[in-house]
Amino acid sequence: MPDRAPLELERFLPYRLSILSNTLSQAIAREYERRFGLGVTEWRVIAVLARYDGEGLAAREVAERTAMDKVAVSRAVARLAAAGRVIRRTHRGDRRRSVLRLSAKGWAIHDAVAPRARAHERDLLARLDADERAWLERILDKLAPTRPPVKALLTNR
Amino acid sequence: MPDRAPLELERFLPYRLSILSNTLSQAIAREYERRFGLGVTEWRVIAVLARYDGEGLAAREVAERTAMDKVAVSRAVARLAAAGRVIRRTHRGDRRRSVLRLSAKGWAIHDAVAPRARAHERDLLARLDADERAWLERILDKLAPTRPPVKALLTNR
DNA sequence: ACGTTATAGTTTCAATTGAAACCATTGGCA
DNA sequence: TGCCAATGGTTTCAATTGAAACTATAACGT
Repeated sequence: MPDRAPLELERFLPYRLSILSNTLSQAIAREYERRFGLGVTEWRVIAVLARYDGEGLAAREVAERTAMDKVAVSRAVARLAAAGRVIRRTHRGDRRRSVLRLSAKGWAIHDAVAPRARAHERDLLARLDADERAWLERILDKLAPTRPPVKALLTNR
Repeated sequence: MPDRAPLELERFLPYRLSILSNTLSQAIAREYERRFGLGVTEWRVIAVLARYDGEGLAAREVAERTAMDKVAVSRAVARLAAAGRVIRRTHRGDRRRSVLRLSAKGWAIHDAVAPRARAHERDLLARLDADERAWLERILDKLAPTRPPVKALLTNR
């Protein structure tokens, strides 16, 4: 006997999350898209480079921290480098690796975009009360465990 | 003074949701992708057609209920129709509109996929306790309000 | 009834993306 | 030392997607 109980898409968790997620991402993306011609992937690269500045990350590490694959990272970095937003050097000691850093331009973009992104997040969370925020945090941790925030940064440079 | 407090991507809500959402969607999608050569968009179309069967939906209505744009719907429907999975007629009284219905083949796919989708959802929710599930429900309602489930279905056919 | 505007859906063309192949370099090990 | 496998990253080619233009039909206002 076939399962004809129809799937109610709008109550289906993965679907709802997908809608929510796209809505949010797009809302923020539109801003930096328009102002800086920056795609989501590029913004993510900038964000992690800003976060781990000083070290100079390899593309592979950027990939890990952004949940993008290496091809996407390669392309994003290429665009960013072409625009003078990141500086790409070669790792000495391992000439396969790149060493990526934000340029002043890159930092400027970060400094302009980061607060807006945070503001968006704030606005979103403002729709929840304190309890709800706490539970959301907890639930997300269970559903999408955050990977440990990087160990051996010391081995790079 | 620039906002150099780095944006911690992995704690950033929109980012986390995006990761979570992609992980989930992909996990389910891989199954019907492999077994039926079905993309997410096509599956969504099938799901809403199944849900509102009997009425025969117009493409525009499918679009509304799947959060896809009309181009995406058009393409998904084209593929589905070509594969004999949906039947596309013309609305009498308004010959611009299409009237879409699942064929037997389409139903077969729905009946095979729907339970697996639900199982995935169950597995996911099983990682939460009852409290957490209730809060999640509530939080999602606040963040991504479900649109009212269709009024004037009577005007179609 | 007639012209204008709006709606439903499709098509086209360019940009984006994904998968696989590819190049360069390094690490392991016989 | 000299291979061979593994790693970091880029490129290529096809498939997917998005934006805008397009076709057909219907609705509206005069």
